[in-house]
Amino acid sequence: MNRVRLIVFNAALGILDYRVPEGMQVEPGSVVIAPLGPRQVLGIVWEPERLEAQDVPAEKLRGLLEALPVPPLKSELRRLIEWTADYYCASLSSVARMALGSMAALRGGGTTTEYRLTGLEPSRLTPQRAAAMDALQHEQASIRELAELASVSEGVLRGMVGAGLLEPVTVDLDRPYPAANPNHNAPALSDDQRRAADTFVEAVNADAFAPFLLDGVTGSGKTETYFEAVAAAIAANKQVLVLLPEIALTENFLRRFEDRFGVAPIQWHSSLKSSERRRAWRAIVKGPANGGAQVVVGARSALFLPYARLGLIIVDEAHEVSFKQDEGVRYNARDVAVIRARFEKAPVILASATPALESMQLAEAGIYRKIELPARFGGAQLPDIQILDLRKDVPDRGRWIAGPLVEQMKLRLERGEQSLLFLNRRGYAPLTLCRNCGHRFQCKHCTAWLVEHRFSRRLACHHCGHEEPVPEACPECGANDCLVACGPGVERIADEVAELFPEARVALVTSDTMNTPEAIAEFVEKAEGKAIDVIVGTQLVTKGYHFPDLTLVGVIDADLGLEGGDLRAAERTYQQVAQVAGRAGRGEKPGEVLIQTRHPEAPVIAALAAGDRDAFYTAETEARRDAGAPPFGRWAAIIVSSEDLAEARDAARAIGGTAPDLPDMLVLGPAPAPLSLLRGRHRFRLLINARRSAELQKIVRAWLSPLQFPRGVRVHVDVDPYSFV
DNA sequence: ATGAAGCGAGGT
DNA sequence: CCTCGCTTCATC
Repeated sequence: MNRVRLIVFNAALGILDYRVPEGMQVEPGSVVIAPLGPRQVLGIVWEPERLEAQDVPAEKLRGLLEALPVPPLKSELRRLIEWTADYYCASLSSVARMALGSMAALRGGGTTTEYRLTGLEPSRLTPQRAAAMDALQHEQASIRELAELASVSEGVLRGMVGAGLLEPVTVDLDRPYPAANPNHNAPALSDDQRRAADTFVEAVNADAFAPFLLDGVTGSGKTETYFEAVAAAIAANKQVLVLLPEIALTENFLRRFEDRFGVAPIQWHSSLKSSERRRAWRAIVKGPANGGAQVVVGARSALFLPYARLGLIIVDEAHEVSFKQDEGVRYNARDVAVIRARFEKAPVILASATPALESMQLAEAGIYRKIELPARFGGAQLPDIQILDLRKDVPDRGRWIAGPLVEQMKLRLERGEQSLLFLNRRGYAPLTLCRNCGHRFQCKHCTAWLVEHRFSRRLACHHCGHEEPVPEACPECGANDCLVACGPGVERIADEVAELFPEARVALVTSDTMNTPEAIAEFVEKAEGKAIDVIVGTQLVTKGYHFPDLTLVGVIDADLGLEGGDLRAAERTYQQVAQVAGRAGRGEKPGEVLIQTRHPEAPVIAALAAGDRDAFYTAETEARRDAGAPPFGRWAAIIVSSEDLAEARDAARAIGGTAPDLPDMLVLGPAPAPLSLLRGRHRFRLLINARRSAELQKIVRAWLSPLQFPRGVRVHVDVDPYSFV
């Protein structure tokens, strides 16, 4: 039979059959190019018995155009793709797409030209040339990168090539990465760490699925511990995937990795340059036994890559909500990582200081093996946590830092120690209005206020990215100088600190100011060198760094997270505050944490104040059980959107009208989504709360598949949603 | 998804 | 009799 079944990369079509032309070799997993109407599409050959397809007679099949020169996707990955599509109600092609890099990566081959110094002495030495000769001693890179390194223009370097000072070198685009050495710099571990590390190493060598929850407070040395498992995998020629929640965090991780293994790991994230992406992908496919990738550090998208031989997965900061993808295929990388480990017959380590309740529950049930790292490595003391009741200690009008916190900050400044103020809100003020007419600045495309950013002097929507300059006059009533900022953002807190302590050196740490690795590195260097007195930041500061002289953490508004109506709001607040509190007193000096709140009696806040983690988990477990929330019940959301309000509403009503009536499932809505307008699309939402016994995905698929919608209507299913907007 | 084909309205 | 804009249709 020369007939094959393909997953074609076209969401609307999905599965099509083709004929394999004479002389072409394909097998399940092969990546091919197929004709589709007048165009060419990418496709992956699949086992025909595993996919439903229309029965097209053999003589009507068109021939495949090309089999691409890459190894076929392994059956372990094919099963993962099927599982993910099935579980998250997504199309196979949209999931399969995540396994492939770029078209360039699939084709491979080719070279580029880099340049290096020849060692010749220049006959004419200009200042620019001298600078370049100096800066580029042992460098070899493209003209553009060398120009960057030497801080000279590309023209200078081209002149040097002409004068024979720089010579071109032909470089293989897919050249291998330098090898990591598992024994490069093995650290001394504490007894607890040693025990945990031995368990992980044993699991790596066992070639069997083994899920672990590595539970240890900030500073307990989780990274050093799982690095031993990484070392074991490298030594055994197996690949390791380390998932990190945000690219902003990788800088610190890369440094620690290089200290331990002598080379940087391979990175995979959305802002890779196309040449880097292509080189990384080809190394991953090749596998360590053939000089390919050993360790890949990446954001969630690294999870679906076609590793040649995956032997260990680590999910660091596994509680982070950013592991949940909220557009396209709405999957949770933390959960899919465990499934991938199961298919690959490999261990997976979920590491966190504040594990998600779902993970805790699985550990309690004995499904995950829990490894605890109790003590703070290096002997630093846990910080003392105090509650600051904002109803009693009311800050002055237009101020947000209460008196006792100001006092403590003053004390740190006198002692030459550092303070950190945490507020998870970017910008200057969350709402701007006109004092004269009351006009509020709202996003044109979303149901959201525009957030003033004084840094860039713009009003920005944090949902769609829309920006406009701050106007001179009110667009509604035309009055001048009438705009008032309502509420605080980090920029405003930084201003307040500058007013309170004019002599203090303040650093503002948000994704707006720390948007390049260089900016982060500069900040870390300054903070470590005591060139900063007060750090003001969003959740970006809650992890990753440790500054020995940081002895005070102030949480500006602990209630912020509790107001959203998100079912995990309490957990998230707990995690964020616990994480930021962990920043205090990591060196020799003990730390102190002040939490500003208007609800000191809320269970989360009380648990934080008491430093009683178990009390929090117990209270939260009961609350979730009562609500039928995960892990005791399941949620799913159906989001209907269209540029046309009536069309979206009608479609949502049609879905609501055919909702199945089942004893173990409750359907709420449709109702306008909290963000009822997002990026110019009107949105309606249905929520499903089901018992664990219900076959949720199967029911939803059977419910939605017979329904037809107008062209402009999009219907998304979000299984196990995190965001309810 | 996305190009091709079909079709009525309006213009030359 | 042609062009424009819109809907419908097929893609293995």
